[in-house]
Amino acid sequence: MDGSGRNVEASSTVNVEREQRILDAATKLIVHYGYDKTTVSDIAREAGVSKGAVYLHWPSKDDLFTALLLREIQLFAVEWMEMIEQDPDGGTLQGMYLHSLTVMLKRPMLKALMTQDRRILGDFMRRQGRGVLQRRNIMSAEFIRLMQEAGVVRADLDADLAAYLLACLRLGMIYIEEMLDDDQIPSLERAVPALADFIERSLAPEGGGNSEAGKRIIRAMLTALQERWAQGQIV
Amino acid sequence: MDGSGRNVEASSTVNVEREQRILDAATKLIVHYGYDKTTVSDIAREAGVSKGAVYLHWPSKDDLFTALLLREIQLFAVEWMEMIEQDPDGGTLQGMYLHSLTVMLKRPMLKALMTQDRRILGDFMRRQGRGVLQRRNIMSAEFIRLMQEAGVVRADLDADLAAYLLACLRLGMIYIEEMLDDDQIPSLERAVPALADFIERSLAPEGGGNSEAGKRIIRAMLTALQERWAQGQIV
DNA sequence: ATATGACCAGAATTGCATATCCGGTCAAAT
DNA sequence: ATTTGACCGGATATGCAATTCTGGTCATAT
Repeated sequence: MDGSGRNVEASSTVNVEREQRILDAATKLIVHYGYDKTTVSDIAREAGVSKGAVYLHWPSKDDLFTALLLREIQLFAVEWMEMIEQDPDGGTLQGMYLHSLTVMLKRPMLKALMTQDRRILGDFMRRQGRGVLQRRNIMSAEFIRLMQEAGVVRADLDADLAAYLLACLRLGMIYIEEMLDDDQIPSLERAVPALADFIERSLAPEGGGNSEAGKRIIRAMLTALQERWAQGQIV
Repeated sequence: MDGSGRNVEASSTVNVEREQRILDAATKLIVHYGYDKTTVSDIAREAGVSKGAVYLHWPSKDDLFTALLLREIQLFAVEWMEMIEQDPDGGTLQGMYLHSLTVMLKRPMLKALMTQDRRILGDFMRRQGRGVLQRRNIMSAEFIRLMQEAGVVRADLDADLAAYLLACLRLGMIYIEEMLDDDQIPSLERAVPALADFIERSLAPEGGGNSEAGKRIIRAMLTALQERWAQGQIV
């Protein structure tokens, strides 16, 4: 539970590989059965290692899960950035928002994190209420204000309300998945262009928003985040 | 369970009044404790009548609850219509949408119905899955198409996607209430004008949409609905 | 003609003893 | 130097009888 990694032999390649394999196994099982009902033995078996081996990497099940969530967030950041960089309009508000949705909706654990899904997060949520699980809103009001200064979002908007709107929309898109049958929900491929149009019309400045400026801010933001992560900071 | 009201003496004023009092009591208790944990005796006591009296109005607890939900929906329709009529822009898409949200967000039972809240709907949901609880989306794709023909919604939009967007936003606004602390959520008074602007810019035609035409459609729709209700049809 | 609440039977809950499970450890095996 | 899995104790699940609760009824009171 003390932030410092206590894994003595994490240097060799085989161990890094094994660590990832264990996290993969844990993610798969926890998404399916939930944290409480997934046992450390289950995870070890799924990863093809012994239970003891798991405890060579993390001092407790909770620490394993924390690491798993952190990795999930880091992977999100990487994939998000990649999509943004590859898309000329990736730095516009509609671009960055929809790319983040695309990445998130494909990752069940991120969805669970976003909705604070008790089925999946289980008792971990009650215990670690503050910590990894604290409200994470990548597109906060603060973020919107930065984007306004950079000419990515209309300057006359109330940043709090724009952030609120985007947060509601994102949350609704997750919840509607489990409320309606699949055939009643438009595919992401179909929905994304329409949503982009909606967001652009309502939140972007005349002319569509400065994509390059947007990319620059996100690059800086993620670099700073990765810095913090490299220093072992979990926040 | 057969749609016909079996309440033999529902004609006299005192009984109509008592019926409403019982429904009020039931709504209050069920919103607070959930359907399963609210007993018929509780409801009777809260309404100041005997248990037997409750069964003079409805043949079973489930029927009482069905009546309660139907009344909730009818009240929604009335209040929604009133707000629309009083607002010159009430017939625009942003007007009708936000008025519906305003009415809904103030009524806990409607929110529960909208989110299929198991805490409140309890076992009734599993038993009556089809029935009153079937997906009700007042602003369906069908509805949006009508509004397009009437010049309330931009004609070049994909109606399915516009309806999807509005449904997600509405759902997100309900869920975000229980996810964030109250002080992090903008008040409706503050949010409504901004949301109206968002919706107008993205979904309304140039010039803001034909409010009168919109009102006419909703009037017709609700009149037809009330007709059906008067005939005892629950759908 | 209405309204009541004691009453009924089945369902749900409680209490509790027993059995199982699971996070975490560490002596032994590799 | 690594890795394993048998083992430990507290937590959780299970089985089951006794008890309480609750939806629904109806003889009686008003």
